[in-house]
Amino acid sequence: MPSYNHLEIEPKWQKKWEEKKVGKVREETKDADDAVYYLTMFPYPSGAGLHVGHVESYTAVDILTRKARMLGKNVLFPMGWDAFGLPAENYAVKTGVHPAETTGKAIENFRRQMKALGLSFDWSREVSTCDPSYYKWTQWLFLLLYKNDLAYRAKAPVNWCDGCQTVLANEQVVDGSCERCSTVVIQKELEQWFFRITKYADRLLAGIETVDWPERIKSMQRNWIGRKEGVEVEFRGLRAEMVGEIGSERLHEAEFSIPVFTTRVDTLFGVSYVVLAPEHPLVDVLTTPDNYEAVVAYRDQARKKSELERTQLEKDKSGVFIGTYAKHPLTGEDVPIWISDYVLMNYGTGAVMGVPAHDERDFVFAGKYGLPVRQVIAPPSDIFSELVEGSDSLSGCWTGPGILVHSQEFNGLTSQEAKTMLAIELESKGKGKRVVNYHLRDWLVSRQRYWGAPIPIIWCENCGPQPVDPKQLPVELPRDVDFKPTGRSPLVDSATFHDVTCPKCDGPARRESDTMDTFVDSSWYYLRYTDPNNTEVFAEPEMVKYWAPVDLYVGGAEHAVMHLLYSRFFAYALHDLGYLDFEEPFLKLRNQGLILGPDGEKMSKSRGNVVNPDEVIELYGADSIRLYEMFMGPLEDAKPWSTNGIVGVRRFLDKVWGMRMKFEIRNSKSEENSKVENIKKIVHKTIKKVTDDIDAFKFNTAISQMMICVNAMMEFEEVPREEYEMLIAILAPFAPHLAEEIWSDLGHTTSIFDEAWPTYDPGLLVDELVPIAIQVNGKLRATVELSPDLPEKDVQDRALATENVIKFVEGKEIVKVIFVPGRLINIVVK
RNA sequence: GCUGGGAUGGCGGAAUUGGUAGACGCGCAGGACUCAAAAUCCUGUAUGGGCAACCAUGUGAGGGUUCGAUUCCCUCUCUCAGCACCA
Repeated sequence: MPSYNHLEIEPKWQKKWEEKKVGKVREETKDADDAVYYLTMFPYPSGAGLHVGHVESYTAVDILTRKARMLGKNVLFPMGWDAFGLPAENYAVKTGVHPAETTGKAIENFRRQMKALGLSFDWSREVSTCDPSYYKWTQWLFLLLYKNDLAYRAKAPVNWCDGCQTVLANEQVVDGSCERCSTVVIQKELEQWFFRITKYADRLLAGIETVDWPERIKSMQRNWIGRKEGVEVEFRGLRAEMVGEIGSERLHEAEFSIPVFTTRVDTLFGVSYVVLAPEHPLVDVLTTPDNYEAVVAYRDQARKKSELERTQLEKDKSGVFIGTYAKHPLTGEDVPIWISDYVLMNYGTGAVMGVPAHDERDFVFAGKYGLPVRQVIAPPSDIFSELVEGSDSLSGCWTGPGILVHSQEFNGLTSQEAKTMLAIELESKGKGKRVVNYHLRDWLVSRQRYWGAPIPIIWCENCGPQPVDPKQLPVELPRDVDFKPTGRSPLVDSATFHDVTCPKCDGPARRESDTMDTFVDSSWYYLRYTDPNNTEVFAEPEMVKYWAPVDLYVGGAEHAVMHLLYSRFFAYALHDLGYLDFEEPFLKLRNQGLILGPDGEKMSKSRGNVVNPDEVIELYGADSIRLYEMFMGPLEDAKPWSTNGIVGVRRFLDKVWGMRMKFEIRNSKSEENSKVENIKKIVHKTIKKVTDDIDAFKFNTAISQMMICVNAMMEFEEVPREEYEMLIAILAPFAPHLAEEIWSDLGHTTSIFDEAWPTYDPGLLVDELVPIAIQVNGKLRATVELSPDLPEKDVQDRALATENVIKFVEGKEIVKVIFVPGRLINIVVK
């Protein structure tokens, strides 16, 4: 079997495609129905080059794109670079090489690799987030949000990574550690820039139901937004306050109120204490002199603990009584106030009510400090009554719903009913209100780093923060900076950048030296692709309208709650501000699964199991790696790389190539020739299956069908040219180089991608004879070839005349016969 | 703990609305070609039994519904991913 020379033909066609600009869209199209926007997540151009995982998603979308083009669609399939980010900057700190240089080289390498894979991107629309012509609009968008009160500056407890020397968004903290460098994240109280994403929490939640996304991602977003309905209950009390001049102090009773958030207001009568987070501002006010020392000591100790330490000590609860009591809002009973680090300042109100009988943590806490355990919910079944018998028993707590007991007039209600009744009661007495809480926090976007888009704000000593005049954008990153690690951004030390005058009063001012989170850059890049070279607006509205929203978006699942949520927020905000006529930016989303190393483990340098696409292309060719990655299994599954596997698809490509040489291909004049008829049938079946499977993202079975088709064609000595060409056409999106080469070898002077996608003849899909399964009592006993529309009676007769069936039916009574036309007949006997 | 996925030969994986389990590829075994090897081609390949026709068993485990279950229902085990002292 002759083998084609991929080293020769692949670069040849890549060059021709580049000259012809095959990826370029037809701008002139007026009919928006023809416009399709397919997008893959743009990569961070790392020094390591393209990963085989990139190859998988890019190839999948390239196949869809090339097929859509053959169907006459005007497809936008762009590529660009998420080029700002920490690795390049860290490298600069280590070596002094400027991030722009490192990034530029990496981009060149990525582009080379993508071209070597035969990916048909529209290179005329390439964007790079670190390019001033791009980040000018990132800054413009920041100012737009700022003007509309969606970007704000605030002091808040934030996540700080000592390794990266910057704050991080909540979404970038993974298991208490930095997403990038795994340093344990600590909490700091800092003033930072935020985007008001929480304003959109409910709409972002509702919008999830309208998009065609994997359930996994949708549920991750729902969880991340974490909407919870509950009641904010007020625990009020009086505290002693010293007033008057020194020497003549007298006690004065001042009222205080502690709002606590609970989703279990039905357990309100079981409250035996209230706990504040150690950082809670009321702690200063409410701690009595006797307890002051213990409280301060506890607080200091809590502050030193990292988030990780606080969560690791899960079972061990600790706390300190602060000396003051609050009144229970309904019973008026005195409730002691404690502090404990199991209560988090940044969720809810930073205070909780302690109900030991019906909450695991409260139960442990109460057990440790001898606080009363009052049962107020009876489990719905008697089975559990033992568990909580005797409210002073420490044997366990019941956290499920049940019937209220020891709850005054609310006794006998179900938890569900009680939640409503108690909320109404509290609201009418002005001691509580129904509220909705979210896990989602506002998006912290400022970073104390160099290699990012500068935040376009100027700090004036007199006027405070002033937005940069949009006409002055972009605020360019200075290039002449020193990367020696000083613990602060090099931007602070760049006088030309840092020292400016106030746009309002012309007084001395300094430029904001923080840069934006790189997720801001990537939250709107899909819009820029629609009009990438515009210098007047981020994209011409007509262009956005023509292409956006994105019809299909493919990328890794690791962005589920970062990029994908931020982008949605941007789209909603831009929609409300009148810039977009849609809210959801990505109508259909698909994830590619991880490609694991040959050892079944995640690819990593340290493990030494990384597969380099360049080497595979060199050895087997771009068409082979494309086809292999599509053949490995379902796109969204994690699957291990197998070098043997790629040999198999290369053999298949060689067969296709060989068919063109080995067989004398002629026009099929002899229609009556049954061999030709057989080939036609298999080819038309293949066209149908490949067409359907591509649309369903089932690339693996599409390829399998083409293999079946080729294996069948190999049985014949002659292959009709027409069917062979059809096969090449449907193979073309998968193996574009080989398809072009064969196409041209067949004498065509045009590209195969100028051909229309083949259509199949439905008449050729039906066979005169199909195998019919004959079952006796549901067990397969024989298979016969019969016409698919043979009536039941004839099939039954034929079945009962079959030797192996007779054996099982003989001497028994036929109770029933089940007949599935064209498939099987099942004879039920007794 | 909560949420969402998975579990099929030696391996990656196929199987319309429940309808012939294991397509396709890899690997392996035997054969052809070759001085030989590689490449290529042919044959076989779920497990157990049988020379074979064929029989029995078989889709994580156990139940159920059905003429028939990888597919639907219940219980459970393991596993992957995300979230989590979230009140």
